[in-house]
Amino acid sequence: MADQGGELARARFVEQFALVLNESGMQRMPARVFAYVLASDAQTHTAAELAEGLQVSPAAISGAVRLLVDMSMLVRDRAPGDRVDHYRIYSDDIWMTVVGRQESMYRHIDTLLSNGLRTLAPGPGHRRVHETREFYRFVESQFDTLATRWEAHRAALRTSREPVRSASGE
Amino acid sequence: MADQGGELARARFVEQFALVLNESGMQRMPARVFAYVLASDAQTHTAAELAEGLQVSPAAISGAVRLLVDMSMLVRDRAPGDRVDHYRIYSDDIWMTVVGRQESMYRHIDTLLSNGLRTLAPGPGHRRVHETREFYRFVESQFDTLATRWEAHRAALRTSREPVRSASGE
DNA sequence: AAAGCAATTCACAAAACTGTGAATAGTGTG
DNA sequence: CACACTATTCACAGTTTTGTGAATTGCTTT
Repeated sequence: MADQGGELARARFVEQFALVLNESGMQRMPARVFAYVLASDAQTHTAAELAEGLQVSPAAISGAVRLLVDMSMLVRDRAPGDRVDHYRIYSDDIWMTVVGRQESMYRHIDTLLSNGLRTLAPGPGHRRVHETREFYRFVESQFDTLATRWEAHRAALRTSREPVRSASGE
Repeated sequence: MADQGGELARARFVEQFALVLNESGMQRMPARVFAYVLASDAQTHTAAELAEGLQVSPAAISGAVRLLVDMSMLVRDRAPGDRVDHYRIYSDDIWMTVVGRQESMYRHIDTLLSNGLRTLAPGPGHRRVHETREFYRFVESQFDTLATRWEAHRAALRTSREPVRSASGE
């Protein structure tokens, strides 16, 4: 039972990283699917491949990919004349996409806190919630900065890491 | 019985915000307890008060506060000659404390990704995981900046807010 | 040292979550 | 137009989580 190319190690890594994502609020199965797609060498995966690779039923994949597509982490596409869907990482810079996604969540939290503040009588509690809102707003305001700096950082990494690449399709 | 001073509204807010914290990875009961302490006017709370306020058993409070104390979000203290523990928000700048807490998590993720990279054969998967690690590292490196800026922002808010209302009571 | 409380622990029941298998719907092909 | 095959939905079962009630522990006071 030779582990050709360390696929076993890869599987282990996928589970570990999925756990991290899980603890950050992502549901278990979507986390596993995403980690799998991220760490795999293939550029696209069919549902059947994912089910096989993760040893779960197609039903589980169906739900997971729907969520991931909804949250813009994966894209589903199907070449004309093909019968199966293919999934791949949504963006070349997926993590920035993820950060971008947080914004709607922050908006939600902001309104929740704002509504709370309106109903809370003045006092220490009100003061703490107010400061909480300020903090969330501040963090959100830093996302732009983060994006800019990451872009630069990333570009720097790319040029220093590179020149291994030929012309045609990736 | 009238809802004196909107305590009902406060309770509702507590539940909503607890849900937010919950979705960010905090367990349900600790999230409720923390939200309650945050939004309450009292500076300290006994376990009995928390149990009463949240309508749960003392046993549930015991577990929740232990976790919150462990994660440095609440402090437990007991005045000499007092028989009960009193809990209060750990820091005046609690959210920065929370951010600080993330660092150990990031260290863990970093080693996990690094170990993964060592076992992964070169290829697209390796490349993506590598970039993932770079991203996590980058975000972590931004925490310092965040802390500094927040400090300034907060100070500014304080001074601009202070002269508005100063007197007693309200 | 015994009583009185608060805090904690533990076994257990209720509730929530997760993934499966089977049925259903949808789509392209011969 | 019917077939072949993929994707999705749904009821259900296994598992995990969560909070309770009943002890148990530990401290303080008398």
